[in-house]
Amino acid sequence: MSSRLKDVAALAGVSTRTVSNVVSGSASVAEETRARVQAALDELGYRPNVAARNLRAGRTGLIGLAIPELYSPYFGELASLIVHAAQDRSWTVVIDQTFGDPEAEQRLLDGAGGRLVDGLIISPWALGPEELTDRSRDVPVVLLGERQPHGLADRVAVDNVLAADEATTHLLESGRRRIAAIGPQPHLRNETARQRLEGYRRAIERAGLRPDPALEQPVTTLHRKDGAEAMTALLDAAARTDDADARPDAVFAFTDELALGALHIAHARGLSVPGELAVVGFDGIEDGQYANPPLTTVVPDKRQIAERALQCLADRIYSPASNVAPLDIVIPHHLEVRASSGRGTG
Amino acid sequence: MSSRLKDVAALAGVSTRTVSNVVSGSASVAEETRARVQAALDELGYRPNVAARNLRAGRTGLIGLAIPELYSPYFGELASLIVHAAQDRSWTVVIDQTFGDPEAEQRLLDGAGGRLVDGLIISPWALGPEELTDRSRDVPVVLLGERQPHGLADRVAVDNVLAADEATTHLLESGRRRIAAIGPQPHLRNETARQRLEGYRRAIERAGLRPDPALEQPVTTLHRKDGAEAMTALLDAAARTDDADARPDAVFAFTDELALGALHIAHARGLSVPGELAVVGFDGIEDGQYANPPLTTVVPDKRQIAERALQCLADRIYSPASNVAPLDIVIPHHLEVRASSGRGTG
DNA sequence: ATGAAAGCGCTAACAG
DNA sequence: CTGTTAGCGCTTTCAT
Repeated sequence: MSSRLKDVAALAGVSTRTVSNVVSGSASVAEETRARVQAALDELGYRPNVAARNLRAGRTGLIGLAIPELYSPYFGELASLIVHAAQDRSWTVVIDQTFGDPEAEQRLLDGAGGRLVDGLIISPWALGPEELTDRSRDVPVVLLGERQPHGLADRVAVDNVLAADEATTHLLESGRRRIAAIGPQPHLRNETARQRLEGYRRAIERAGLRPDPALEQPVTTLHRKDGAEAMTALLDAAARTDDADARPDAVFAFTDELALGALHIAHARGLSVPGELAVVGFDGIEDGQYANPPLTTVVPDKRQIAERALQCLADRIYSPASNVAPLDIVIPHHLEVRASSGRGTG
Repeated sequence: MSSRLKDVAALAGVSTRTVSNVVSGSASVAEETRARVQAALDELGYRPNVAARNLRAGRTGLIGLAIPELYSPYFGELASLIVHAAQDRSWTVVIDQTFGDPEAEQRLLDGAGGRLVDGLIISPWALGPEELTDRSRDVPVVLLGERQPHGLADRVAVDNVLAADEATTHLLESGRRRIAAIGPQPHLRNETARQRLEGYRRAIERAGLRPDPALEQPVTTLHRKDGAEAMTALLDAAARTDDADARPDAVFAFTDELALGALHIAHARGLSVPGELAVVGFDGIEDGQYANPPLTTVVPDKRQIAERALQCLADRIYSPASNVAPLDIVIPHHLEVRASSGRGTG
């Protein structure tokens, strides 16, 4: 069946040491010997046993990626970039889906899978800064999006407050006055939604308006369905007030999926976009470009998120006792203006 | 730092054998001893070393999932389901993206990563049946979508010919006569596109019409962009003929992403959907539901694809020398009719 | 019920 | 330049 170093050595009439050298190419081997070993290698179709190597090396060459879900476009794109960037570094990625389960998130942080992985990139969802506790970990961790106040892990994220402010300001500048926010998640400790809400309010206030709680529509999860439900709730509530001006003239959704759900309802209700309702999302997923109308969105540089996160891991893994303070890396973003937020006619 | 079985044994004053028994819970241990060992375990925060276990067991508990790309909705959804179903079986999934590179696909099949994984699920893209050759593999492989004529791997797929026939027939029954097909990939050996084309032609012919090569629009990849380009090409070609009847009145796209790209162009050109153009896709991605108008699509039972693929692997992995002939598992599908293919008015 | 020890396959320190 | 061998941490057979 599968051949070991020993088998190859026997066939080539050398020691395992020599075969190992040929395989790894590290030490020098006499040309004639190398050829003989190589022939044996080929004949037996030798493949090194990864488990044995790992045991020996004390490393597995695996890194973990823990995200809430793989099927949503944002995380799919991000995971794709991380897997790709990891390949460049000869790492293999094992994926864990937490589905926003706080216990699953904590378990991963604590155990990190029993040293299955050399490092862990985790995008917390349910856990907030307070809960991201220590527990004796022995693999490096990079947090995506969430800050860890105890200073135990590097962090990579966009400036959510600023980005949300810019998105909202863009809507204000195009003449919108009743801008709804779809996406607050008061039931979670997660920082991200809170920061985007903060940026939204900041922009409103700077424009001399007063944030209207009735326009802040919470959601349970971040799928299209939640965006659709939130939009429905906003429109229904406005209709009940009997006040023609109660209806929002714009929506800032905290994710593109929410925005696409909202867009869907706007269509269903016969609201013209952007005429009667402008829509802005967040994430820059590919979907948005092909929506009708194409979706204005805040685009984080996802490639850089992947790259920087892996760089952090590499630094920690390869520089063992480095006492470098935890990094807080801010990733650039930009507002991609498309048709969904054109100047209103309503 | 990280403690070993030996450390725990020393602390508890027992042998490693006993600690191992406590950890695994396999053999029986005296209550008093167990408590003492457990205390030591907790105190040291012991985590078993996966590499050592793997080496011992001859298994890694990992399975590989090789797909063209993780960021497209279809593969994202599928990967999500597979990762989830694998967790139920205590397997961890490592993901490989082939990006449709034939060499990458072949390399994975050959080496299967040097026994990194206990099994491999691969969704070939560039390789066709002829190229899916043997090479001494020693891990079980499941092929998604593609048949392997040498009978060396199990296969899980929908009946593409039938499904495409149904989709096309649906369009014919709603009165469409010039039905374009977006998605043939003559440059690839891949079976899937070929089978869908076959089903499309079969339906056209059965309706007493003659397949029109001008309506079969090839694509290089399966992204929205390709769908948009293909739709543009079809409309432009029709416009050049100066024949009002040359324009397609329907499109069967071989994937939902292609369909969404086509939909986008229809909007941009001011074509009403489904009035002047009906659109049907394939894959049942979540996007389609929220498109405007919602997309009619062939929905494969992805959950079952994941489940059956893992079942195949489990059978092969746990029943070593089983000489069961390779399975060819056909997954059910259904046509989900939505607004994009309503009865035409044009 | 528990201890001692072999051995999974590999790498590298030591020896020649 | 190459052979011999210890040992990575774990499970499990053999012995008690």
